[in-house]
Amino acid sequence: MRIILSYLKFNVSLNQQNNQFMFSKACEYGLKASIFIASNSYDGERVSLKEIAKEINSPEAFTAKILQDLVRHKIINSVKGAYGGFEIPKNEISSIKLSQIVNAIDGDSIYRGCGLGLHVCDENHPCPVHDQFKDIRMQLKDMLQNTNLEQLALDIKSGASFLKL
Amino acid sequence: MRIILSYLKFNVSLNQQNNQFMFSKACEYGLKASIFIASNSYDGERVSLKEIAKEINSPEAFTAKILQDLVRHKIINSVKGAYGGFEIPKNEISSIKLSQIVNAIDGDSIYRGCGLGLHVCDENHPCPVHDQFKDIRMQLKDMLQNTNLEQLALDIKSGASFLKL
DNA sequence: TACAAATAGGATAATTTTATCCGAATAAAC
DNA sequence: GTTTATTCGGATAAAATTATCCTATTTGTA
Ligand code: FES
Ligand code: FES
Repeated sequence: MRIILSYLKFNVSLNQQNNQFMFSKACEYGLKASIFIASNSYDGERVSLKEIAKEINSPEAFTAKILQDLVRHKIINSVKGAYGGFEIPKNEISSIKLSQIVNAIDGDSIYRGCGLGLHVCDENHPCPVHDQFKDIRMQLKDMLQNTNLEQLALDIKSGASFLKL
Repeated sequence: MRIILSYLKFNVSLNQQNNQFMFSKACEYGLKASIFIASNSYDGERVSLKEIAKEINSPEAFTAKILQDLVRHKIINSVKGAYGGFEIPKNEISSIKLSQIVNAIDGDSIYRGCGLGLHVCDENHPCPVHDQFKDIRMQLKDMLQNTNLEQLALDIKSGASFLKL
């Protein structure tokens, strides 16, 4: 029996396998929600928490927290009460950058943090992978700072990209 | 009093601010430990858990788990008992890539995962940031697959790079 | 053989992230 | 004004990650 059981023990990893690519789940939901809100605000439509959670396939209550966070950071607007919901002023859609959303939810460690977790990333006291990481981090930073919600919202509207599955 | 307290409530974020750049803490420790082991194995020196944890400034018992994981993945060797410790066969140091370590600890989501957490990253069913992420992920992948422990270990030995602080 | 110095590994605790629940506040419609 | 639909926010729970403790096992040395 001991022998049989040992065969079943194939998952020898410490954790159950980091499933996160770059951002926290909260941040992923925040990004997707923002894109969905933008795509609707583009048509002058306000969307409710329920619609958002359904569209981006996220847990409703958790998504609510994240949206509140974005509202507090003045990235999106909320309207309480019947017929309320979330929206982004049409003329602001194209000026909201992904970096603002990431920053609000995950903070700025993605822009400034050391790839190996040293307390600070410093040219004069680099970690072993500093040079290799610097470029990638910079590219990521540029991308986030130069991608705005309008471009992404249009792709969703046209069916060129998707928010779930 | 209400008013004074409200001023103290400056941290309006959901979480206490994601401090992770790319990898889990476990993975960061694993990478740093591997580099340190390599730099010593280069001189034919075996290092103990205690020395490693001290050098990379990590919690000893947790580091032990991670090292066990790397041993099981045959990335490093361990020797039990007095004068035991961890080592990497000299001739293997230059062939061990960062990607092997990351893969053993964090899995392959960093290479294959969708930036917005869609179930799969798929050209035919892309998320809104698919095109933007693809390049960065590829660059990261190339870097991890092309960087070996020897290069990094030598920088540590020469004092050109650092493992803590 | 006994002892000392290590790693291995199971159990458990602490912390953080993710998720849920519920009542309060708000605003539109009737 | 009452009802209804909705966000807000506090409290709490669940799950995952990070961390600690303790015992067993292994191996070199006296
Ligand atoms: S010091 Fe580690 S990335 Fe710069
Ligand atoms: S589908 Fe999201 S990165 Fe490819």
